[in-house]
Amino acid sequence: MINMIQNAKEQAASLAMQAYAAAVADGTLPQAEVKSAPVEIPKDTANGDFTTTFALAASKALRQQPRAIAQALLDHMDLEGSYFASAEIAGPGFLNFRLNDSWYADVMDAVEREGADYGTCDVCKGQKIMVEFVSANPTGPMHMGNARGGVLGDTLASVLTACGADVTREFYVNDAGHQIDKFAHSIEARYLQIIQGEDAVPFPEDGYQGSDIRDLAQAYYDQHGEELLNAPEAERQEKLAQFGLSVNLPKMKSDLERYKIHYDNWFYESTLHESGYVAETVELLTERGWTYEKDGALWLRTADILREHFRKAGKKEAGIEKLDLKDDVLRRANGFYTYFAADIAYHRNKFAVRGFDKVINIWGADHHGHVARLKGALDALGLNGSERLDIVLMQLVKLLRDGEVVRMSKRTGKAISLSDLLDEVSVDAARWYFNAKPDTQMEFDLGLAVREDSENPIYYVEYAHARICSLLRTLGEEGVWVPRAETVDMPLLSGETERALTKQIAQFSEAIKLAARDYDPSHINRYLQELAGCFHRFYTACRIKGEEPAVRSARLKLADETRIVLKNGLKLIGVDAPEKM
RNA sequence: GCGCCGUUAGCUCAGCUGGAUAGAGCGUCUGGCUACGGACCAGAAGGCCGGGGGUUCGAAUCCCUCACGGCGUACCA
Repeated sequence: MINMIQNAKEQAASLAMQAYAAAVADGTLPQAEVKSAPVEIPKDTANGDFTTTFALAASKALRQQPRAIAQALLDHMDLEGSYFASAEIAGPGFLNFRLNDSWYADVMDAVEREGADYGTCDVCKGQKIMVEFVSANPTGPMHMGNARGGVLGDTLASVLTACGADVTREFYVNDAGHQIDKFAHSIEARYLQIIQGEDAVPFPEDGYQGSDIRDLAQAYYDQHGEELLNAPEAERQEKLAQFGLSVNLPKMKSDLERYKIHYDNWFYESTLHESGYVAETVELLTERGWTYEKDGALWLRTADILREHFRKAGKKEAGIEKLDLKDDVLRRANGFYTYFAADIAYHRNKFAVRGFDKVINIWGADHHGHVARLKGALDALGLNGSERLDIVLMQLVKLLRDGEVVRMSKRTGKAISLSDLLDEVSVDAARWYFNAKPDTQMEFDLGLAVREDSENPIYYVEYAHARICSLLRTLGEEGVWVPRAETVDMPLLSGETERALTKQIAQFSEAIKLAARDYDPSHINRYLQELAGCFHRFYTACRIKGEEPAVRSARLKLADETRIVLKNGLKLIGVDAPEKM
């Protein structure tokens, strides 16, 4: 929970504000509306460890030159007892602060005290959040989009947990509706073809062509023979579909477990239909006046809902007209509910029944047309979907091998599935690579991911961890152990690389918060790469073994704390922290 | 047509919601251990931040517009 970056920023801001108040008191600066002093970390440490742009930002309100304001602040500032050794004016009017040893000592203390919990915070404390991700169609194998979504959802859930949220990971199983019928018809055709011959039974035009469907039919035939040949069509299809799901779902679970993804809950769409919850939800929309009947179907007035939404958001009327908004069918003329109706019911369940404060869905970008409609429908139900439902759209993955686009698996001749991927690259490499910013189209190079050299950033990070573990082993054999933080003499760690490393260690919590704020867990990858870089530079510049005891202890402590943070960070993204490589 | 996402170094990408000379990694070139793991480190070259306008002390970042790429616009899911 200790965040030394935040502590220093708050202190710098408060020093600046106090100095401003003092300058106003003695008439050096005029009184004006100044809410707070913005504090940033300069890119170049030559400009200090922290800086405030107070003078630049307040220049207009105070009607004075930024540098003059900065000078007045400096004249009225007392650094005694603070984390800062010095403050100075630079550039157009920045006020730059430099940290002293007490801050570095407090960082070291925080890591020691918090250990495996170091980096966590409570910005999401008290929030009950669901992350729903992958939710792949159970009619076939999972694909590359699922591979990316799996990592994003799982890591985002970890990140939110680290921010104090009560997080549930959920997989929505689409075991009802049209695609299940298609699934049933497809297996049925293959099953009958086994018995009656390929030519005797036509395969449905829109059926699933994959060999996995043939395998399912064959497996059923092997176990149960021809028993369904003369069964009523409906019963035959029902049994074959259930059989298919009973094979596919455990396979999905085991593939995901292999990928180090574990769900708290698997939610079946069929339960929403069976319990009448879909019908009830549609009825509720009707009661609220959001539906009408046309051509035998029941429609949701999506266009009106969204028009209202955009008006509230301040969009211009002409702009709304151009959107060409359309209504959606909830119940078809044949009496069946659409996927959309079930989805509304499902999300109503998340909020109204299970009481989540926030729901995050990870979706492929090809579903983006669905986002506004679903949120709008929840708004129409009075559930405030606009604000409580967040949808992370991830762009699609282009698979490469050594720079060449690959579409098919060499082994199966089919689109490469998640399990094909994991046969080819390590789980850690896949997790590392797919943990990328969701909204950019990404390229995943199979050749690169398996290379064990410097082109592969995962090794850079893991190597840092292994190096430290090796160091601890070597020194342990000599009877040298990691000291307590309070015994470390901080001035011994005042070299450039030691301080850079300590500052990077202090940044961990900030990286987690950014990842949570942006719904972009790739902040953790970049953080770890930078941390590993800081460590490698420190390690090259500073010897540990063989140095005099006080120096050796201080440096060993710093190395060990780096190890802890690397381990915590890698755990967050589901990658191993190896002790040897 | 309309809408969503994107465009930053040769390649893959950052850029902390407007700050100082736009940064990493890889690739290229040049250097560095008789010592704790050289899967490392140091240095160099490489950029009208897609184009053009605007907002202000200050723009890769915010607004408008155009171009290019991806995706969507179902009584599919």
